[in-house]
Amino acid sequence: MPPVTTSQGRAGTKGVPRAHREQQILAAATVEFGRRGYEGASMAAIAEQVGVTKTLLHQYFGAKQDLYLACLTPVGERLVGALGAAMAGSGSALDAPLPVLRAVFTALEGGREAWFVLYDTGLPPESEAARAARSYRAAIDRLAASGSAEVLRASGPADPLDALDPLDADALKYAWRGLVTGLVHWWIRHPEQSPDAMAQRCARLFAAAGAVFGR
Amino acid sequence: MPPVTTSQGRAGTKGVPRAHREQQILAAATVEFGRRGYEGASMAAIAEQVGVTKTLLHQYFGAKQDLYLACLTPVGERLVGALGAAMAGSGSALDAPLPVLRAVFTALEGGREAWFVLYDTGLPPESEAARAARSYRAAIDRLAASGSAEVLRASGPADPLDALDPLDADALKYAWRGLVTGLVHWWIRHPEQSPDAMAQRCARLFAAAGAVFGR
DNA sequence: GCTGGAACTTACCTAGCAGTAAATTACCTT
DNA sequence: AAGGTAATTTACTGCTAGGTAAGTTCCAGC
Repeated sequence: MPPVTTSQGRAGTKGVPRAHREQQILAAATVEFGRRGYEGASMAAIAEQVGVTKTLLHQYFGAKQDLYLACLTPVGERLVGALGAAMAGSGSALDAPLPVLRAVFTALEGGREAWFVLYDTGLPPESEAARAARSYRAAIDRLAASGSAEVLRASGPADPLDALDPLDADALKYAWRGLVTGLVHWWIRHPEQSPDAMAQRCARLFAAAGAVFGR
Repeated sequence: MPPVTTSQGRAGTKGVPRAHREQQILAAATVEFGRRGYEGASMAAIAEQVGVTKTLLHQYFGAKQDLYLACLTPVGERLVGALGAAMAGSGSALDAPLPVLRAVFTALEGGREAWFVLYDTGLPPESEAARAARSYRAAIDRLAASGSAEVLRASGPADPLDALDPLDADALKYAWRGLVTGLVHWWIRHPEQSPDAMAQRCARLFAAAGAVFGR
């Protein structure tokens, strides 16, 4: 009987069908890219994680940039879809923050590091991967921008003589994105936390923040 | 009269004293390391920015890690000092957030990318630079942890039957750090904004956040 | 039992980058 | 003028990591 685990160094097939192998590679690559960034990640390290040679990655996905793009696309699609739905489902932007966070956590479950794949800045700016990442980020940013603007308008100056600084909404967008990034960071270091537990935790934190800032 | 700007390719001195050149190099390196991360930054690129050869960087600072450490140290010292003072100057942690942000902005003015030098994760973990970065981050984390805990305790559950989740404070720490990082990101893209303007902007944003979450 | 294709590796090439030794230029001092 | 020293480059080495060509093993179907 041939061993299920084929001997290591040998050249032939290991009986893993291509589609399955590709999924393994994508999972490992997403983790590695998310942790070390595009430049810091190495093809050989990803391959070793899967138990395979880097040549196979190239044969299945092409160049490093192409592999990155293959990691990026599913997260981008999932996140854009989930965030759009979360925003649409919230009547006012004032109620959006928590549903948005819940959407992020559920979309990211099963590949949390993917968040950093989407927001990595280390790619060659002219690559297809960089263009795709920019595109996804832009889509998310449009949602965040409208939400930020609405929040500032609604909770804006009691005295209408104080005009809104138009840059405030943009800055709020960045602050919010940073906040989410920080929470995802924490979440990665606590793998046992479910998306739901995270959402509840965020609700508690926001309540505390409201008590502090709303005085 | 010898030309002030010495011809490019020539080998001899250009009349720039070492101390001054070192400052130029540190400034350029901080920007490059902050933008591209440790792995993404290249000695040659930094040198070119200064108008000098990479050999000179090695002669003045040693290896790449040493140059990184030389960039890291001043920011680390400044930030730890400024944040400690800001926390000590605030009576309660509930009043600390804005003074802390102001301290960050003023400490970072003149080298905003340095924030990302401190929080870059791409260094070889056993290097002296990584150890120093961890140490500075730990010092800042201790301040942030005590502040986070105090905030949650003060604004905590009205019903004392609901015990505080001890992980909440840790998560809040990460969220706060991410928020600051996001604001620094925005600040870098708006170089004309003074630290003071940033602090005022943050005050407005926090007020809006309080109005949203404090309902 | 042979053949074809799918899965996988070995061996190699190449570019870019960290790092170094030695030479070169300019200035200052005596 | 001569010599020393500070500032700087040229030219090199070695390694690592992306990428490729060609080969090897295994299985399925005739």
